[in-house]
Amino acid sequence: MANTEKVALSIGEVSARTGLTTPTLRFYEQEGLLPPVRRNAAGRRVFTEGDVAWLEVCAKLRSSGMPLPEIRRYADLVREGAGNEAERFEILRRHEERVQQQVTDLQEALSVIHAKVEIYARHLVAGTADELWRNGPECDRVPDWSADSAQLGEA
Amino acid sequence: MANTEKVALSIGEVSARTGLTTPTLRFYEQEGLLPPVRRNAAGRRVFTEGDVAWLEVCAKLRSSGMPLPEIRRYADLVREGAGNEAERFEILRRHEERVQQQVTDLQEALSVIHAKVEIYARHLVAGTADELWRNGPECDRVPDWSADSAQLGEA
DNA sequence: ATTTGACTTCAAGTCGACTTGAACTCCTAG
DNA sequence: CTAGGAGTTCAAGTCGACTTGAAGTCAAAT
Repeated sequence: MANTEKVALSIGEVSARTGLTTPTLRFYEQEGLLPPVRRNAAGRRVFTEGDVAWLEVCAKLRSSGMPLPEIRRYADLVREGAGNEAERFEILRRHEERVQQQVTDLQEALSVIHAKVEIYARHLVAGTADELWRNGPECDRVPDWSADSAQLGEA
Repeated sequence: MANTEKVALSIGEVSARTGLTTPTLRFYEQEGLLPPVRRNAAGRRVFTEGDVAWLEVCAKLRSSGMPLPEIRRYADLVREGAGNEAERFEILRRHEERVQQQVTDLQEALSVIHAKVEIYARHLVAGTADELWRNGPECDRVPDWSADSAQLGEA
């Protein structure tokens, strides 16, 4: 109803606004993330503000790792209209959980990495004359085998 | 020197302990993340505790998205020994930054997703009789074209 | 003595999400 | 009137990181 739906956008403009490339936009349409997009007389795609808004949602879902088939399913449900909210909720909730887990895992990795960064940073300001550094940081040594002759039980 | 380096582990045991599959372990060796692993008389790989520790570092770097070539470079530097700490630092610091950015992005996506989850949750407890729900959540509507005839400037 | 299970190598296949290429159509500007 | 730029389709290619398959070796258990 609002004038906003009357604004006609070319694929290039949508690309500029969403950050998705034009091939990606066509690909998303083909994959059913978007319903078949309107065409003008010349057969070119005509997008609306509503499309852009929806594409931004899709982009967020994708960038947080939701697989295309799952986004397609969600899009289908939304398009179907009222009555399937439980499944939509389920999809989003599951994804939220996964992303939360992902954040947690990354933060754990981050703390390991940060610890190493700190160690190197301290070493570098201390300079090469650092006495506690003879063989590099305790934390981090690619094993090499010069002084080891253990065998695996000959099995 | 410690006894810990004398413990001999089979590829299966290392797999169990690191969570990396045996093909992945061979692949990592081949890719130079690990120096060529010792073999016993039968030609089988013999890993040490030190290998496991290093593999755990690699696994953290990988799971946080560091590409194999970069991990290989880092491994090479560590193996090379003292004198290249500045580059090691650089690699880790850059990666830390990327991961930090990734976390930030995920958290932003998370807030969008969580908002939607909340909307659906509220709708579902309110039940179908919800009056403000005629056409689904404002936030989230796959545009369909039934009532729109805007054209792209015939270009 | 043979079967089992864990290991070996090497090559080839898989996966998802795009990206790229080739060939074509339009419209506008010079 | 032709050159450019943006669009179109369809098919094929790319990427990284593994995974899988085929074929073989070896040592212990039945």
